[in-house]
Amino acid sequence: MRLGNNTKDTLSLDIRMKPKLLVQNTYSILYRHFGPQHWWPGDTPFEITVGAILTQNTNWGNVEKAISNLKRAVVLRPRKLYALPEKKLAGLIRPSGYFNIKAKRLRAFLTLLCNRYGGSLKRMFRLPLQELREELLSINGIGEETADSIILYAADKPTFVVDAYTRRILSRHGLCSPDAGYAAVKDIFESRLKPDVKMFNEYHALLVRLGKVFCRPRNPFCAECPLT
DNA sequence: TGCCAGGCCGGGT
DNA sequence: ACCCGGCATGGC
Repeated sequence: MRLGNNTKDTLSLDIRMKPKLLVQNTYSILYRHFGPQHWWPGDTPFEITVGAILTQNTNWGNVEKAISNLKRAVVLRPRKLYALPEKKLAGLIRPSGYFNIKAKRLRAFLTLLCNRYGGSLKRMFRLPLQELREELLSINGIGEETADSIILYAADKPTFVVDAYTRRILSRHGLCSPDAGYAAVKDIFESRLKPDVKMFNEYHALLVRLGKVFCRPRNPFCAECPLT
């Protein structure tokens, strides 16, 4: 399959290729090309969860600075973080951008975690996948991608994470319509792959890696892309 | 220099 | 049910 040399996201899907094979081939192509990505960058489930909220529409490098601040202040634990006044918290996570709204979002999450699960992620993650997802989505500031990131990378449960890169890559390669919603794109993967935490982990990380190198918004066509 | 980064929410049509 | 503005820092 080739990516056309145009600036639109309107490419014809080769109907001779079965979608199941496309999704699975894409994974092996990316894995062969880039190798394992070792995601999520973060030492503990709690650090991963905090990172998932802080990285919303934000460069990961900035998130690292914010997390580094939290570590230096020795507050990267549920009760300690919850004990921080919102203004203090906002100051520490300043480098991650949107620090005021993210401080609120972190506190919204911590409020639920501490009040309903005694500040124990382990307890919260005992919920079955779908219930955990609903629980996370009920928190103001946690949307579908953040919820799925927490479920996959912190709770180690098999949900597929869809992000801007995933959409852009699939759309440009004619695997989904440009205006496909989150659930539709998620389903493209989940309906064709056996649920597997390790593989879902690697697949999403590989799509992000591919996106950073070959699928920027302003560079719609790149002959070096391993998928073309 | 401007553009972009691993979104999400709330208010207005 | 969509559409859009707001939120903000730091790196290239």
